[in-house]
Amino acid sequence: MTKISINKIAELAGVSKTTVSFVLNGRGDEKNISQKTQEKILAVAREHNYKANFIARSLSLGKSFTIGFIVPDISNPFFGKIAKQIEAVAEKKGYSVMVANTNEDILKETNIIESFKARQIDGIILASASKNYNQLSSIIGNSYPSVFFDRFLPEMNKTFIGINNYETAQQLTDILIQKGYKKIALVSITSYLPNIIDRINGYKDALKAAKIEVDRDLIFEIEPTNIKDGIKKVISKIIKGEQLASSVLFLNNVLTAEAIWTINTMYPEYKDQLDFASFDNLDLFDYSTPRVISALQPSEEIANLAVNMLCDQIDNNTQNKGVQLKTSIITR
Amino acid sequence: MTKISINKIAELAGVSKTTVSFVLNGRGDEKNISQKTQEKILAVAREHNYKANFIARSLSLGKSFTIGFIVPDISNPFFGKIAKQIEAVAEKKGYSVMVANTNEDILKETNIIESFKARQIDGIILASASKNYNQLSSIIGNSYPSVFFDRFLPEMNKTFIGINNYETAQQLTDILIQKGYKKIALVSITSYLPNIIDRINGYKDALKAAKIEVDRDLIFEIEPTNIKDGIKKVISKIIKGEQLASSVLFLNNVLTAEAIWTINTMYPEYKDQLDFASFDNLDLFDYSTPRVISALQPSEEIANLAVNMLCDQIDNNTQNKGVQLKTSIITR
DNA sequence: GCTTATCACTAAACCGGTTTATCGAACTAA
DNA sequence: TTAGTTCGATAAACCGGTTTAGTGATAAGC
Repeated sequence: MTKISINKIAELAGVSKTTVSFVLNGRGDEKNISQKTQEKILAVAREHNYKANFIARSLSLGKSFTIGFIVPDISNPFFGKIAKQIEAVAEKKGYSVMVANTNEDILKETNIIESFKARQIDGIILASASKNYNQLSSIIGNSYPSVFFDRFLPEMNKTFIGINNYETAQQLTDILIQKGYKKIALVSITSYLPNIIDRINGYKDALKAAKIEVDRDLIFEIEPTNIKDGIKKVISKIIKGEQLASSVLFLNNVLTAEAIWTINTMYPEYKDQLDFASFDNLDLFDYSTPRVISALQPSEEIANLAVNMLCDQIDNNTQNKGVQLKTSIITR
Repeated sequence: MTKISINKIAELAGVSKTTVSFVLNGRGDEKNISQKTQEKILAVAREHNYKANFIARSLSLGKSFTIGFIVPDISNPFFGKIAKQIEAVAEKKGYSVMVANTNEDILKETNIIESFKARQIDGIILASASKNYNQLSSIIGNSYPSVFFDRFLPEMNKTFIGINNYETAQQLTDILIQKGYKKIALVSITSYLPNIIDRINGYKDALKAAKIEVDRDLIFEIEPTNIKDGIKKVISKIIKGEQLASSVLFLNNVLTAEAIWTINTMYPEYKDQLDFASFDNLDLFDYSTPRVISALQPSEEIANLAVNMLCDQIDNNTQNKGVQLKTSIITR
């Protein structure tokens, strides 16, 4: 029952391991190995159900055929859908996918990246929790293939797949304005990241364009590490405030889901007085009250691009710069 | 910028690679390496930011410190939550997690398992799409560490983590009966798997216990590979049938979600006339109409157990048999 | 004074592949 | 006949770690 190696196959077929390696890698003809020998080797390999040891192959080739997928939370369907498609595309290219969750913890993210590099993982696709590119860059290094998505860092000169944050925020805000709302709150995670800033600017500019004054008291920022409590406070402020903001724009789906839950369990009487808009879609938005207008990110496209761009870097050292995809607004 | 290896460190520190290996693995004292030499090696390693090549280590040790997680669909939150927790527990034990989706395709599952074995992945945790244990067993083999969950196969003598299917089905059915329903439909995926059969039996026995005749026309089976169309047909039958079944028990969350969607988009007029019960919880059940009574599986516990039992097998060759966890019913 | 331990360290084999350089034999061309 | 090719195959180095068996020097035991 002991594992069968290329040496054993060579021995059993009465040839050298070099020959076996050539034949099993389909380079038999190219390397002028006779048909008879090739058949012999293939027969022996089949008979013993030989499967090459990928680890040994990786060590020799200096390539692990593995890509890392690092996200704050794989159980968030937004990341789950991307993970699924990434795995599908990667598999077609002969890659496997290693996943890890950062839980928005920068230290954990750092450890994961170092662990992935030590494991000789060929490249990573990540939605980083980091706020500081220099710090992150010192860990990733200049030559390690990496594709960023969802979160963009200032001064980052890495491949990035993003969405039209500014326009989407504008559109979502516009729709709320069209519905007649004058008091539109904004709930964001605390962040100095460009994509969040863009979203905030889109919101502000949409208000300005409609001659609605931007009210600083209606803009809320929540710590990403304690969203539950943050949302509770914000919702209570919005509801109990002197002037109820009866519509709210949330900058990601976690915030929105938590807000819906809070409203339904703590303030059900306000359920029908509110209208929500949100970045990222969730299935539950189809049924929840308050109903949500959401901006769906093209997760399949993100995944396809991410894998292709990463493989480009791995294979050709090509640095593909940024791509900006479009969201689609789902009104309900 | 060329990668730094143990040989380089040895050279730079003026010692042999053996000594370096001992020291960097914390076995310096045990191996009687002088403090001076140890410090020297550590200093050099630190200076060059040396990180051991995990691939080489794996080859040498015959262990990859990687576990495989194979599920039908990682974007299903049920699996997503388990994936998240598995990664968290595995990471603490020094393991990384490779994920793959089968899309309920047995052939794909077979390929994944073989690929994972070739990659020397130390063991797998899987919700198998297979219906035939002999077939699956011939691929996994007798000695490859593996933990099954969610799906159980007849005659399987592998470690399995399941739930109390029979009792849960009984409880869900009972609740519907208590609500006054006499016509309770059952929607299942086609399957001869014990866990599905147990659920069906639980349903039947609950009906019998309440002196309600089991109506074969109210039991529907849907192909797992084409759930969308299947659900459409079933819902139309349930609604248009001579005798409307105004409550339905679904045997997993995919079926339920699809049914809710179908009702809401195609037959919204029936929304309030129906009551659903479902295995597996989903966030959207909190808000959807028809409202759903659901049986939540303890995903963290499943994940914890799965990793621990798998590591048991990897480390000690221990075959832990089956475990049956309890669901918690969420009424709404 | 001789044997035996202990100390500090290392040479070399091994894990299982890939790849380069080379080799003898047969065949071809001049 | 001789030199050059082609054919079929291989020895050996290499990837970067771990581990076994052993080495020389010094200290301890009797």
